[in-house]
Amino acid sequence: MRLATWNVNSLKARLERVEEWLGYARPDVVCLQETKMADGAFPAALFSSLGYESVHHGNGRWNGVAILSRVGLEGAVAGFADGVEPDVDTRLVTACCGGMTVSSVYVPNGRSLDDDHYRYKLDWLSRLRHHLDLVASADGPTAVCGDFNIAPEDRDVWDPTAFVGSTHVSRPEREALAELGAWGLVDAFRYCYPDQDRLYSYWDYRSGDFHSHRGMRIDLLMVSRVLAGRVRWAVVDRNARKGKQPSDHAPVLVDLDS
DNA sequence: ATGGTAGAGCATCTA
Repeated sequence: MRLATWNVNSLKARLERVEEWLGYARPDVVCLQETKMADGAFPAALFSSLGYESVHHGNGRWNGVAILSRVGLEGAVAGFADGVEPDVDTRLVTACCGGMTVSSVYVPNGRSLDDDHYRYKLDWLSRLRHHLDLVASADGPTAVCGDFNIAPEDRDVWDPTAFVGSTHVSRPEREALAELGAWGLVDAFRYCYPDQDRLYSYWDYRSGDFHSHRGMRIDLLMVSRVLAGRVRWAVVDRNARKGKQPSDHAPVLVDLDS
């Protein structure tokens, strides 16, 4: 079972590359973020022709998440399952794929520590944990994959001193991520590479950050213990960050024993 | 001190 996550930064701009990538990476389940697309524009028929069932949750302007699966896809839930308010921000979609409960998440960026959006980020993460209580079991096969906009540790950013006082590394958001760990989720990529550093998934478009390897590891596959026990291999597909019109994020893939 | 780039869409907003 090959599970993947990729923030594509506009599915319309990236469609050819996504199609090419599906062809060589051959993932079974894919979580996409930042499709920046309305549901009506989502190319479900194209993905179907490539063998993937899909669900998309998007508002057309910003954000937008999707799940593709070639091992079945049912019981899709757009947004939070608590039903408190509609998820107009379209940052979360959940479905059952190949016996797993899979969520594609695009965690709010936070912008800066003194911005209202940062409080929103922390609240959103808290709400995500409640969502998991409603749709999934920590003891079952659960995967929450996406752009968390959090670097779990200092070694997950290219230069910790450059991030002092910034979002993505602050203690409260790392604690919110740790709460998901306490719920029962394991960072599958780090589980696979406990001792290797300089493994990033995102590089800013600006200032040649990719070529200087000034990156961050913020795209995570958080999996329940039963799935972590099946992790065989993981990789960041840096080739997908190269060449013509790349996303600013690379896909991250994890292989599970079936 | 601020910009650097990319994608939305047409003035900025978001990242």
